[in-house]
Amino acid sequence: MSIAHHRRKQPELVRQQLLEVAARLSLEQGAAGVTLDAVSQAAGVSKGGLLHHFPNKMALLNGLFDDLTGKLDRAIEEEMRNDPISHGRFTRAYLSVVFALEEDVDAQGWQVLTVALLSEPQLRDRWRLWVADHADEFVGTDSSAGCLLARFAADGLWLADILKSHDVNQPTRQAMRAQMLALSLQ
Amino acid sequence: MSIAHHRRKQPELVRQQLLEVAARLSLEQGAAGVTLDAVSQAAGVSKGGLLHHFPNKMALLNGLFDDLTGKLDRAIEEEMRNDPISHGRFTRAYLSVVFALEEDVDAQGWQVLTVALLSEPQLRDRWRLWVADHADEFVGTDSSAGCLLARFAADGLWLADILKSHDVNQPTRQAMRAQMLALSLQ
DNA sequence: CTTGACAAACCGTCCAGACGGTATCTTAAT
DNA sequence: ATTAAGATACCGTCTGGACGGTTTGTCAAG
Repeated sequence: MSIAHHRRKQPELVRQQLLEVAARLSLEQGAAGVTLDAVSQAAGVSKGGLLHHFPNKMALLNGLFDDLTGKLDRAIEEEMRNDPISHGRFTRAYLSVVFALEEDVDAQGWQVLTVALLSEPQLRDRWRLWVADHADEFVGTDSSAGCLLARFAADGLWLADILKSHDVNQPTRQAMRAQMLALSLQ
Repeated sequence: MSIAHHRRKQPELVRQQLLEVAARLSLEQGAAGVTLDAVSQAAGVSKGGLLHHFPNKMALLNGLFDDLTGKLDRAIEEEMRNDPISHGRFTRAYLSVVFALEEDVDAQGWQVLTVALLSEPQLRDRWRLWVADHADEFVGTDSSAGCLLARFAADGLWLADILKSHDVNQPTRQAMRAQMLALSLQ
């Protein structure tokens, strides 16, 4: 007899909501804040409802991972399509995506993923697989020291954004970006 | 009337032991493995004893954080003493320490622990403070885009080592290090 | 009327921390 | 040099709550 029982059923929307809330919670309260109770309640769903969509907690985290890497892949692919130079193409796309994350409000999910990656061993493995797959795919064009360095710098910047540890002003940020671009070409 | 009651008191040693054990546990079992029960038991101390030294769990984690940043500060200071060039001196010391971490097998636990700590929001704030303090201290010499970029790249490399996501061979690693050094000078 | 999409109550486990006690150490007056 | 009087350093037990997960029930759509 509850409200939820009477509202129109929209499982896909609820699923998305759950993922979104899980991401937000882990950002605000750390990985420990992602409990089944908290996520379900914040998403306006019962715990049983959550467990209907994700049979256990790991499935929820995996869902988050899939969601986010999917978006990442699509964004990178999109960027690569507009790059005429083959050497370092993947690296430049990676850079673009990372820099775009700063402005994107949706980027909070990404930050969360990273933190979750660091703490959850299973997701660490999945991330390793993701990196290995892409390294293999672009071994001919993006495995120079310069490309690697550029991507590492992007990761560092990303980390700094997550931790809000550095306060980089815009001109400096653009200067760094130019340098990273140059690195991707050598 | 237990044996432990009769053994010689050595508070400082017990404190160190607790920190050491907490670090080891987080390495072996992840952040979730650091429970008061586990730490106290592995350190041969009762839970009450642990809570005498650290009044709550956060205090224990803070103790770990202090321990680690203390070591980090000393290592950086040491490196800076041997660098005659003022511009980018802090950055180069930072690079040296990060690269040293990778080669030092003992320090591996250090990395995982750091990650565990960073997943805790409160400690994230403390880390931010640490970074801000050092940025302030070396604002004259280490705030160029090149220095920042070099440090970000070091962070990225460090992250990759933790996640074991990239498999970088030694020549490439050295090539990157040389580039990062050059960045610290511009 | 079957099945998918939830709700709600409940269970076993684990964990942080409180609590009351005991043994050792320190200090300072004798 | 003793020793009484705290202060400090622990010990061992208990509890309340949180958390992951299960089970059972309910509604609604096809």
